[in-house]
Amino acid sequence: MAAKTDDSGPVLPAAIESAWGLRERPPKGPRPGMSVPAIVDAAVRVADADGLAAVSMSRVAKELGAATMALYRYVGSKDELLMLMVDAGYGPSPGPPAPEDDWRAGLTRWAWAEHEVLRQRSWLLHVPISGPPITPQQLGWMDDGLRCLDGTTLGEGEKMSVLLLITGYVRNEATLTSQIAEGSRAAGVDPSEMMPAYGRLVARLIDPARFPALHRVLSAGVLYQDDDPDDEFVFGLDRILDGVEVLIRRRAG
Amino acid sequence: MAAKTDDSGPVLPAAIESAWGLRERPPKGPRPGMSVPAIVDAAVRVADADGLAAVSMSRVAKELGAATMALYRYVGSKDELLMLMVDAGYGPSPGPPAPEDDWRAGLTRWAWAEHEVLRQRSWLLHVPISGPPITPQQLGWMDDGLRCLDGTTLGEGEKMSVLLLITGYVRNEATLTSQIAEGSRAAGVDPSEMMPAYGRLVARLIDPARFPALHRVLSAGVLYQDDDPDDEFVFGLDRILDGVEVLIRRRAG
DNA sequence: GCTGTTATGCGTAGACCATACGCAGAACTA
DNA sequence: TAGTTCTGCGTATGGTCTACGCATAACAGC
Repeated sequence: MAAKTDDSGPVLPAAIESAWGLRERPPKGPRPGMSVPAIVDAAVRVADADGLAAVSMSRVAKELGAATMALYRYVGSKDELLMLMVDAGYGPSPGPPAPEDDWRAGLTRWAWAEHEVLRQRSWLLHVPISGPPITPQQLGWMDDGLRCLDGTTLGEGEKMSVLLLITGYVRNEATLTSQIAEGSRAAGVDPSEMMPAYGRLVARLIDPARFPALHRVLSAGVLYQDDDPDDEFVFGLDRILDGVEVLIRRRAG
Repeated sequence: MAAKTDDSGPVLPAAIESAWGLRERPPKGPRPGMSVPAIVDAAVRVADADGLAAVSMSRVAKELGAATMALYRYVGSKDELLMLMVDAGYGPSPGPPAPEDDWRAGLTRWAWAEHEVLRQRSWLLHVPISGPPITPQQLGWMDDGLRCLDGTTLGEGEKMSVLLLITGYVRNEATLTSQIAEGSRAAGVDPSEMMPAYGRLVARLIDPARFPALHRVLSAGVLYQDDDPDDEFVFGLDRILDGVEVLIRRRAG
């Protein structure tokens, strides 16, 4: 029992309170001309159109026809806005697993759902996330993912670890894919030519004696072909789920 | 046969050339007062001491007793400097696997080596990586990792995919760990109190009916305990390696 | 209806940031 | 010695976030 750890706990950042709808409007003063959701929507619109780098306070304000500093009445800082953007950008969670899905089908569907979101909004990957998820939609995703593992023999801690493993994988894969896409756009190269060009570059730089295994990979033509990114995604996901399956079987006895 | 695709290929960014030691000094003009390695070292020193956010061109220049704009004679942009910082920050690769190590022991050692680097230089995780690895040390790490899979039945493409899977996992795990550490430092909370505080916060926010699986995890006390991050790391790594093992066995017949 | 309180919108300004450009001078070649 | 070329770097531009403070709008209580 600590001295003053009231049930209300430490003060929440304003952004979290408004994300959960815990902010009641004070009865006095002029009526607000904007709202947090409107600001977040505008910011998401900017990010969708021109990328995360285009999201500045002044740009978002311009989008709303407001002055830059007016935004700071609604969000405490740009970081708070980014956090709310992530929440909105992910959108609603994909929902609980279908009854006919076993854990593996459920998690596969869940992973694909996140994959799809990140493919369409690759700016989500550029937001410097600053802590564990705390916003409503993010926790909704988490809950839906955990439910996929409900029927298994895993402990609660293990379920959480498995979910972390999978969402980490999805994010990582999406990051690599979007980097190739962005890199090709920046270099003005056709996306399908990006990996082959990378392979040729590496081949030109490395000394086969110093990088034997890498040289072998290059000789096999691995980097030259422009393989379907979805195949790569499926490969890694299947490896991870195989590993989870080993654990589940072991726990089951 | 494309028209003008000379073997020299497209022009390399200056930073890549200097990273590979391909830049010969022109015979004329004053002798340079600095060098690319000296600049990169200074930048790494700043990042080690005060984090990546403290790395500005003027700060690095101050560290060297030079003027800000002098740096631009050596690196083409800040992004180039960041790329060289990553290369230097990772340091030399851990070396090829020991002869007595099988693929699993080798990859485990390799993953721990990267884990250790990222633990000590968490700013590496904050550098917005803008493409596949192309610098010498990074390719060295890649080569050493690939060598661990030399004796296996996997195809060259599969080896690369497995390595990507593992390095992605290590980076992701390190990101989560360092976020907790940075978050606790920012909030002025003891790091060991961070996860419990997070658990209490989530418990306060969620409605058990809307987040049943999450509620169950919380009830089990999963988030309240401050478990050893290394245990979490080992758990995920073992799942992935189990999955890889399934594939290797299947390929072996 | 009047008055006091309080919240809002937002203008100004400060402290940073990366970097384009151009000039003075150093170090080499011929 | 003259010419060339490269270095160091001062200046300036245009961008960023945000602290601060003022005028004003809207309500509560009398």
